[in-house]
Order: sequence, then structure tokens, then C-alpha cells
Amino acid sequence: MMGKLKSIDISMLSALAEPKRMAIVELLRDGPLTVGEIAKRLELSQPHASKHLKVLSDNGIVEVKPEANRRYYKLRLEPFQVIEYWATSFQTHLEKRLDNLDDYVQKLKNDRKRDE
Amino acid sequence: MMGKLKSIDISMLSALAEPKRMAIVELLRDGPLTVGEIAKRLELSQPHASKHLKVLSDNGIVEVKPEANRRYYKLRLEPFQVIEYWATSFQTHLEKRLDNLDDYVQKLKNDRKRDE
DNA sequence: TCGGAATATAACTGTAAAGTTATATTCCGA
DNA sequence: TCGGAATATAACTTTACAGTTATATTCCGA
Repeated sequence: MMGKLKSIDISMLSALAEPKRMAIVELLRDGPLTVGEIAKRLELSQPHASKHLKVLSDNGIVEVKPEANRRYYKLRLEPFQVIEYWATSFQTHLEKRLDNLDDYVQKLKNDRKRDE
Repeated sequence: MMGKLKSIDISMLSALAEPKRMAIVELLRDGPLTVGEIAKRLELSQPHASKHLKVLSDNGIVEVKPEANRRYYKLRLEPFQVIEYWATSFQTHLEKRLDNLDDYVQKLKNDRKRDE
């Protein structure tokens, strides 16, 4: 009853919780891009872009599709599903607890009434 | 059509994307606790716990209820709603784009067929 | 096959944030 | 009203990571 919720992957969250990387993620919402394109649009140096993309890649947020000497990066859906599921169950858990608390308070009231 | 998605608050995400703070959040899932309780259960120094709680508090993840010289910290629901909404719309956006892509590919196929 | 474009990576620097130590504040009970 | 418990905060140290510079690798076209 009210079992342990699966914890979310902290490093995956940290990967997203960085302005430049979030900008990359938002950029990739509209479709895959090469490193160069990403760097140009966000005004990052190429190594800087590559570094951030590595972090995103290591955390399963993007995947790479090499094409000649270019590399197209695209978003993966899974991490967003995981985050949504996590946030949802978190709320459910909280709401359930608050309901239980209400029940508890109600029970106390009833007990008191019975004593009158 | 396919308008800009509201960005999520990066500092709110960062607040969650730290192991100790996530542990605090998970601890508070089951109900409000004082600073001392949190510090004891997670084996943090008291100032350390206070510092993390300040970050969580500044980002609207927890709220405080002072009671004598103790302070009860409890979770707020809103950030989790925001995160869920963000993750959901992100997926919707991605799936919509993929659908459009499918349409596009389909259109190409039809065009080709028409040419035969 | 040589030169340049696209990218990754190693090595470095600077800074922000985690974590600690010490101290101030507020509250209650003896 | 004094002492101790609970907490916040300032000042500090340390560590992790963002961002840069320089270089290596791979691929294509001339």
C-alpha cells in the first residue's frame, strides 16, 4: 500500500536543466539538425555544441545519425515519456495522501461526535 | 500552426536535478517534515539541509509552515503539474511533426505513383 | 591525393554551486 | 530569564562543470 515510486534519473534531468542544452532540445523539436547548424543558430562554438550534444546523447535525450562527415542529431521520445510519467505519478501519490489525510481528519471528527 | 511551446523554468528543473534535493522531495512525498527530521533521515548537516530547502523553496517546489521554533516543509503540487504539462506538450508536438512528416512522405509517394 | 569542411576530443581556465564551519536568531521550558 | 533546541545565514573551501583553445579524425570534391 502506497509503495515506493520509481525514482527518476537525476543525470537525465541535469542534462535538461542547463540553458544551452534546453535550447538545443527546443531547437530539435522541429526536426533533426547537424552540429554545425545547431552551433550556428544558437551562437555556440562548434566544440561547445558537440560537448552539450554528447551530454544529451549520453543521457538518451538525443540520438545521432551519421551521414558522410555530418552528424544529424534528433530527439528521442522516451525521456519525455519518462518525465511525464514521473510527474503524473508524483501528483497522484500526493493527492492520494491528501485524500487519506482528509479521511483521517473525518474519522477524528466522527469519533468526537460519537463521544458527545 | 505549430506555435511556440512555452519554455519550462530551467532553475526550477535544476533545483530538482540534484541528488540530495531530489531525496528531500521524495521524502516529503509522504508528508511535511521539519528541517531537523529531514537532515536526520538523509544524514545531512543541518545547514546543508537548510540550504537545499532554501533552493527548493525559492523555486516554489516546497513551502514552509513555521510552528514555534520549528519549520515544517511541504511539497507544492504546481511544479509537478507544470513539468507534466511541459513533457506532454513536448511529446504532442513531436508526434505531430512526425505525422506531418508521414504525410509529406505519403504525398511524395502519391506524386511518384501519379507519374508512372 | 590533397585540401578543406564537419566533427570529436583532450587539455585547460574560470566560475558557480555543493558542502562545511562558525555564528546569529528565535522560541520554549525549567 | 536563562539555557538549550531548532533553524537560518554568512564566510569559507572544494569540486564539478560550462566554455575555450588547440588538435586529431573522417569524409568529400577538385
